[in-house]
Amino acid sequence: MTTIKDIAKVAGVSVTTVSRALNGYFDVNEKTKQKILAVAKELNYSPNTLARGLVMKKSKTIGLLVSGMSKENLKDNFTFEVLCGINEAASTLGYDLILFNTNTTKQREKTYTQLCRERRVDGAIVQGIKKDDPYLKEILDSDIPCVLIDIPIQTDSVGYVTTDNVLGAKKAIEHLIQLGHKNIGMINGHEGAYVSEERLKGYLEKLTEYQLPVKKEWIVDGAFEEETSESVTYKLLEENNEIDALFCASDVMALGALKACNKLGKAVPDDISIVGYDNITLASYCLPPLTTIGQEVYKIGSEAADLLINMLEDKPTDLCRYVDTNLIIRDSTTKNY
Amino acid sequence: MTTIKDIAKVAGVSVTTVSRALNGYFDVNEKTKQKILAVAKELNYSPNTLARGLVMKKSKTIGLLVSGMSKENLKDNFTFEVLCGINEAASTLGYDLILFNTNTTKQREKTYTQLCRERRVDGAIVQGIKKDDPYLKEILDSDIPCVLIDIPIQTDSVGYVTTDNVLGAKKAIEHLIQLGHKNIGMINGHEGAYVSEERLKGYLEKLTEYQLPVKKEWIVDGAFEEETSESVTYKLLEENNEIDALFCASDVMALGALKACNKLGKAVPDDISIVGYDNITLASYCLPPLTTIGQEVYKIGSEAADLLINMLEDKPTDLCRYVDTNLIIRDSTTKNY
DNA sequence: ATATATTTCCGAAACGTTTCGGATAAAGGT
DNA sequence: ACCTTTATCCGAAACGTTTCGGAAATATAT
Repeated sequence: MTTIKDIAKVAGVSVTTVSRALNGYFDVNEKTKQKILAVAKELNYSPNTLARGLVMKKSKTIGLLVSGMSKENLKDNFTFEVLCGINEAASTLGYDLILFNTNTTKQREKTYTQLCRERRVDGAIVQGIKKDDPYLKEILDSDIPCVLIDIPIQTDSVGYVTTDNVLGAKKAIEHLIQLGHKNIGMINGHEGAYVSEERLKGYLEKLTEYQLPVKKEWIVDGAFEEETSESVTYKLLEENNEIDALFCASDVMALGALKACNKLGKAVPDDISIVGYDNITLASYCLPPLTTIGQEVYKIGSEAADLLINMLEDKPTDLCRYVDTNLIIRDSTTKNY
Repeated sequence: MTTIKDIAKVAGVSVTTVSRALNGYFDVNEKTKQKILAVAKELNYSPNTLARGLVMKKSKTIGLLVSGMSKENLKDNFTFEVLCGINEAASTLGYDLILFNTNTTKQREKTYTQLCRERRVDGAIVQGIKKDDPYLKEILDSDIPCVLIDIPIQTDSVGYVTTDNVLGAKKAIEHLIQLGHKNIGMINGHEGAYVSEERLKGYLEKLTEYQLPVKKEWIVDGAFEEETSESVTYKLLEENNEIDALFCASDVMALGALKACNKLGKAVPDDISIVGYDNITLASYCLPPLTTIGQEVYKIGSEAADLLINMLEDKPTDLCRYVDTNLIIRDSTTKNY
């Protein structure tokens, strides 16, 4: 493995000069610079980022803390799509990604700060953790630059990127109301998720705006899981036959709701309209195709990386960013007279 | 940031002793060891892996070269599932993952060896590259330990994990033949993929075994894309009306084939049976649900990580591993009399 | 000619570890 | 009493960079 010293020896200069030449400083003569570059190429030199990181105290590396990488989360590719977005932005900006795992017990032995400091990452992007995750407190307490995904909390060193979930939910409900629905139930995720909190808020505000009935028993949690959603929906509709539309906080749960409707002999959308959230791939393939709120998930990822890197490089930037949502109308909703 | 020196000072010993205590050597007295551990904890010490990597010439890091992380590949979660498997195995074995990107032009400026050497990764796992990718040659030429996914090539320093694609294809064709199909066409992927080569081989061998017609014009490439598959299938079936079953080298392409059949007014499975490959999530949701060949994708990933780490730690292991496939019968295939 | 500025280079320290080779002291053997 | 082993510790070098402060050589101004 050739080093900067080898180059210095061959080129007949000092390591200082080699370093400065390679890094484009201007206090090295053009001719010697060319010579050094040539030698470096000839010796097939690659810089050692470990050594560099050691002295510069920067690693040009971003730590990724993702909790949705277990077998269970494979159905929706939200996690993956965010990852792709991060990856794309980070790599264009010259940063590498290092993947921390948060679900195996093995890794949980280490604290967030340990994870980051051991690898000397410059900053971190955190996705998929719940409100009560101990990591979250640590993130907010530490001064490691960090971007949260879908958790709208901000400190001096942590920002976030998310969508306007209140607005997204409102779009869904507005759509249902325009179709003439009046008795709208909601299948929410779980208490640990900020997005659940906000989508519920949008749901409530929009109903109130139109002075439609708001009933506590029409709102149930489906844990963001298809099976759970199916069973709670079954119970919900059995006990509240007057419900004519359902707003689900995720498409995966909407799929469960769909199954429940089938079992109950309720036709979607003729007997009951359903709108989901996320616009997962499945949404356009299931039967009927789901009306849903789409998010630019890839962009969430790339914005997160961009935001973090701006923070790292002290470029002025707002510490929070929002990406758009849009209503996608398919066949699971229809007019109700 | 507290270092080993700080600990040494506070504990009143040398850095050598601290290092050896922290790493569990036996030439340090139990009492001083406890003391050092206590001080380390109190000072909230985290080891600097950069420094360690520099002197040990090992980073406990695995490089990940993945090509399926662009916007286009989101439909099938094969890539992601492999990633999850790798992540799980690697993290239990104490390795971190660093993500290299191979599709942005930015990263393509660097060669495979540069990528690996700069970050001083101990080894690499490579996924989704084509037979003619220049990286592949480099991987085989270099002596960096590497595991290829779905590319059955082996050298002193590179192994692979894959499924028996010949066998998988045979299972599919056997199923169709047992159902009474005789005129079986194939929608393959593209020439750049080993899996295509092998699935074709399985298809041909099985047909030959039963002395069924093998026609070159019944075999077309769908580029592993839904749209391409739809158009080639359309053309194929229009020109060869006698075809009564289709073997698709991926579920995504099977979905395309499904659409083509719809447009042609051919009912699946009554007019024509279709079997896919991969068992993607969509396969069980589309209409009709797809009969397909399932792979334990998660396991492909975890085996890859396990294999690589065995190689890195000089544990004896076969350089190639196979994971199982199984036929999953759903509603896109039926008897043909 | 001298004084000053500019260009081009370099020595050495620093980053935080690990590890080789040996030192010291205590324990054991004869 | 002396020699040998064992347990415990440490100094210093090494890993491959970057960078501070300054030196030498050359150009420019007076």
